[in-house]
Amino acid sequence: MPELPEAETVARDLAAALPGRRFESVQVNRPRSALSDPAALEDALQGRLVESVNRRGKAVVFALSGEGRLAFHMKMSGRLHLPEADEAPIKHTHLVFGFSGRESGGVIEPPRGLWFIDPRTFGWCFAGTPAELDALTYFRNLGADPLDLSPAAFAAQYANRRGRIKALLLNQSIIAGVGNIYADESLFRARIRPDAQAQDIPPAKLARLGKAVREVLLESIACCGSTISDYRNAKGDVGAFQNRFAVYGRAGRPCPRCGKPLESTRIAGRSTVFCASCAGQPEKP
DNA sequence: GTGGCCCTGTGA
DNA sequence: TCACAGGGCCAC
Repeated sequence: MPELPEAETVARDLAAALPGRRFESVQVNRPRSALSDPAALEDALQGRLVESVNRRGKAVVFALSGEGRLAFHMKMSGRLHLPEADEAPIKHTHLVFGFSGRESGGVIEPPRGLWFIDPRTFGWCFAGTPAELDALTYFRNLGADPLDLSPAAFAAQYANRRGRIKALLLNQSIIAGVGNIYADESLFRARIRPDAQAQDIPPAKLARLGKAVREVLLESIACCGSTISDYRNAKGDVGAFQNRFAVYGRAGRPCPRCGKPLESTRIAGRSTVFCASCAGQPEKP
């Protein structure tokens, strides 16, 4: 489900609700949703204070007192949900965390829970030290954050690389956070065919792509992400950026720029929608 | 680099 | 019944 904007939205929700609270309990309904076994998970969390919650790539990472880390990857259908006190159970809730109350602005807030919900079960949770976290395959291979890169620095990451530009955008070891939706939307804005070979794209055009990626991600964050079906923020609300899609999920419908029908193809195993007319032909046929 | 594969749910 | 879905890993 989430790409960078959705993970960022959830991390911000959690960062408003959880710092200053202590872990009190962990209930593991589906052991395979955690990379560590239940006892180790509880050991790594018990009594620790939540210091901050941030995003790394598409993952949500908690910093805990005593140099602890807790990380989640939602993959296709995962959710992190802050339930109301009397909220009815939600199907596919694999992990249930309990946090202490906290004092905030002179007010005592009651304890809160956090649910990890994941119908397709591809997502994961991990607790451990910073070094153990960085050693995970996902974090070990994580590239730069696109929001931190200037268009020129972005272009430098892709210049002279072999392969189709969309497949490279999806490669998290180059730039971390762009997925199938935002790859297509960014390429459309930059007027680049998703099947163009990266090495054939002039630096100025790659820089335009860097600018487009940044704009699309920031606009989506401002909309609290995109909801196709599963995605919700931590409070359970849908995002709004799906209403602004120019190409994703719109194959065969008119291009919002030129009116010609949008085409679809498959790249890196993912459905890909683009406007052949606006993007022009590949730099080299 | 590309293609299965890990799963459940949904819609054609 | 089948194809497909915001991802990423590992074997060809």
